[in-house]
Amino acid sequence: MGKKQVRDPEKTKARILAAAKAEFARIGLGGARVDVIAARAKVQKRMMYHYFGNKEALFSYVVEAVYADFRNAEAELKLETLEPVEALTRLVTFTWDYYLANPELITLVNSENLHKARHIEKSRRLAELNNVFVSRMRALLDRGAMQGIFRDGLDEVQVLISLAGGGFHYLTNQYTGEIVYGRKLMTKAARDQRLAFNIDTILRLVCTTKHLAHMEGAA
Amino acid sequence: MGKKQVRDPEKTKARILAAAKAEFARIGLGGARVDVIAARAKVQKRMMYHYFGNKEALFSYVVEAVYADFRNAEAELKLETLEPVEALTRLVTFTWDYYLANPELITLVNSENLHKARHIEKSRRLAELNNVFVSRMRALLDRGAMQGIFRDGLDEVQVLISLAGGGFHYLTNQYTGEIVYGRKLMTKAARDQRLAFNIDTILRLVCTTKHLAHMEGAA
DNA sequence: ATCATAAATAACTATCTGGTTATTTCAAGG
DNA sequence: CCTTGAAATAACCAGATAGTTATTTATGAT
Repeated sequence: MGKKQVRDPEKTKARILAAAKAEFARIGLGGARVDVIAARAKVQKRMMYHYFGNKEALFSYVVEAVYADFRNAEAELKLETLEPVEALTRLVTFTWDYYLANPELITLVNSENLHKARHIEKSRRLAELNNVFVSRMRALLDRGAMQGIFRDGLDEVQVLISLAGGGFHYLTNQYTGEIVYGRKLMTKAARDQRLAFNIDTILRLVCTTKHLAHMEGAA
Repeated sequence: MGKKQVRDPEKTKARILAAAKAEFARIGLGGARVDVIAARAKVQKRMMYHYFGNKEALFSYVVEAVYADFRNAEAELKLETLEPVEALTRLVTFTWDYYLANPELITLVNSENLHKARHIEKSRRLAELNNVFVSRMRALLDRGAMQGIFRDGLDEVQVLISLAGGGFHYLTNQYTGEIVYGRKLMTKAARDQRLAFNIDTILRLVCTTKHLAHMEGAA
């Protein structure tokens, strides 16, 4: 009376990964249970060990995949084709929208940091993706500076951290944030307001005062 | 041959709390083990149940205490007595230094957010501390605006989130950050650089362009 | 001194948990 | 067909884990 055994290794692996991503994101590496992941994937627990080795290796796989997806999506933006201010606005907006659409990214990255990034530290694939990503921001800042729109001497890493942080921090701390600030933070209005604020913050940060005054005059 | 039993309930409670704070911060609520906390506190596990009830209640207690300590330290700053720009600089610096000196605050807040803040949501004590804290920023922004130094219409909550996030995000994501950005983030030089950048970011955010130009001219 | 009470200790348990062993079933190539 | 290796299933296990029960001991008030 049992279900007929149908073999589909790709689908089985994908189901395990999807379930693992959801569970690890929901409750962290330490809180997640292998049995729950297997049940959620509707797969025998043994298959997880068959395909991924153990719980931590599965976690590594999930984190790397989620991270790589993020950087790959970002690379599609083609910021080189836009004017500097427009490109930066677009990147802040993309980053924010991506976090909203992929909340697992945030809790998984947090979990990985709690574990001192030991699951991704050896990944060649991520090293390459990240290198490209930092270089793109360097190029964008140089281009803006050349046009006299952006300030000289900006550190691309600092800008990237602040750009990500403006969205990331708001979302990761949304629950304590609602208590601390006594305000709903995830309504449509609140989300839109935060994005606008983040864009404004980053532009004020990178643009020359001269260009800022010019933009204010035009508005 | 056993140690003579000496009674000191306050010290016992304090030892349990210190051990719990360290363990919960190190590995999260889900990853922490009651046995490890007891061993670390050099206390019978039974005493934890005696004084705190259960693991989650202990976690609640730890999070609330850590949070309250932070807000109380902040309240000592007496920002009202400083000029607006100086007050803001001081707050950014204080926040950064506090995070550096109390790294458990960061991982505990992250853990609490993973659990949707359910351990602190009913705390009257925190509600009051936070209310005061938000009001103080409102007053500071108003004072700066009155003097024509700060922009009008700034949302104090957005400013506070960005102010905290500039430091918090950098530190919480330091491990993945070092991989992503291919750079050491926690050397003395890197930490100083980040603080300076955060101060600059916040001032550019809140000051009028006129005042910014004036500051640049003076520098 | 002694008594009541809270503090501390020690040993225990039911359940959970990551991982394994043993076995069966499918499906593709010869 | 039929062989063979991978895919899937099922049952199991040793150690871990949160929480308890039962008992002893120090201390402060009487």
